Amino acid sequence: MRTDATEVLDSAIPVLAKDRAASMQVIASRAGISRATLVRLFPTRKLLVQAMAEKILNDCDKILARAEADAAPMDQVLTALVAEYTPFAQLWNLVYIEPDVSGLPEASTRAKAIFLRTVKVMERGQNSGLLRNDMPGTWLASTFCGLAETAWELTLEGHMGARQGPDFITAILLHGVSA
Amino acid sequence: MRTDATEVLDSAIPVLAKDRAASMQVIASRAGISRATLVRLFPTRKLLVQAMAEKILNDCDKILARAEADAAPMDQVLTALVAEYTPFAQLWNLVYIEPDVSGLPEASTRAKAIFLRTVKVMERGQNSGLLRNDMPGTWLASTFCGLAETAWELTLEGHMGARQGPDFITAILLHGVSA
DNA sequence: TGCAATTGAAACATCGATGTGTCAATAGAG
DNA sequence: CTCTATTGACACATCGATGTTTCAATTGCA
Repeated sequence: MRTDATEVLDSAIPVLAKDRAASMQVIASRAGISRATLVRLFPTRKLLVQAMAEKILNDCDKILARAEADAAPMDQVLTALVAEYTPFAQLWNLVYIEPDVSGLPEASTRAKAIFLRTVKVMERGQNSGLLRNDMPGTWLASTFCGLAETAWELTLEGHMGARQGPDFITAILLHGVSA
Repeated sequence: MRTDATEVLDSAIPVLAKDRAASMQVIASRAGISRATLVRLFPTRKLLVQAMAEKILNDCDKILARAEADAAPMDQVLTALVAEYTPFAQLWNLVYIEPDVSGLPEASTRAKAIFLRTVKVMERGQNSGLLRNDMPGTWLASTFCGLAETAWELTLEGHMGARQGPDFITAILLHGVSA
């Protein structure tokens, strides 16, 4: 039963996102393996965290590239972006918090670039008349990322089904909580 | 120059909210005092964190009590609640993350109670017809708390003036990012 | 100025997490 | 079935953070 590094990584992401101080022991237990095996896969805690960051950054890159290339009307672009929001929620919960990541010039730079590209998408929405123009794109992008985090936490806590996340985000993002 | 514990607490909150693993050394430096002095004020790291939690919980208690007693129309109640959002943002950034807090039965219970009371306020808004009724109050309350966090982070990063936070939250909360 | 209180600096022991290594048990391919 | 590779359990040294103590320097009041 050879241990799959990718599976370990996937199970480690929510653990570390929730508690950045989680020990290798805890991470290993959640993954259902021993600390020794975990250390064999990722000899250093820093390597583990960096592998997580790289996976998440790659996911976000792909999703953003798709949104940027999408020539459809902005409301459809936004809906598609929201539908794959999960990596964004994990990105900011992990990359932004973890010194082993934000200390890495490469990861830090990529994270900033991803945020700036998200801002660009929002500004495209502003120019197309879909999104409000009375606040900077930065705020709108942060709102999107924040809502992604909120949906993710609601899902983790069991208040929300995994399938409901995207619709929740779209509804609140576009129309707020008003009746 | 006798050190003021309250000032130390105030400067420690953003530090610990951003990085729960921040050492006593770092916290002391940010407060402009030595580790020895910090330890004299808060003999244990746990005591420091608990003092922070208690301060924030007290702030939230007061604000919620005001909102609950307020007989004004719901839109005014909500605006008043949002105007004092900062403690809420700090609450979830700290209490939710920090084991020394969530491990404390008292703090954990109080945090849950505060969230439930926030849900109640949102449900009052739903019953009054101000807020949408197609999703549970839990989601609306989480949205509010999440937006508070977003505004707080935008402020910390310098993207938003401190005075703009409440208006931003109200605008997005009620109407979303649509034009 | 002189005294009491407070602070900062340093040394020290302790504790938990980490990284390294070893070895027996076991899964899986041949 | 046999052999090889992988895993889990354990022991060990190391490192950083913590909490404690001591002492000199500095502050602020009498």
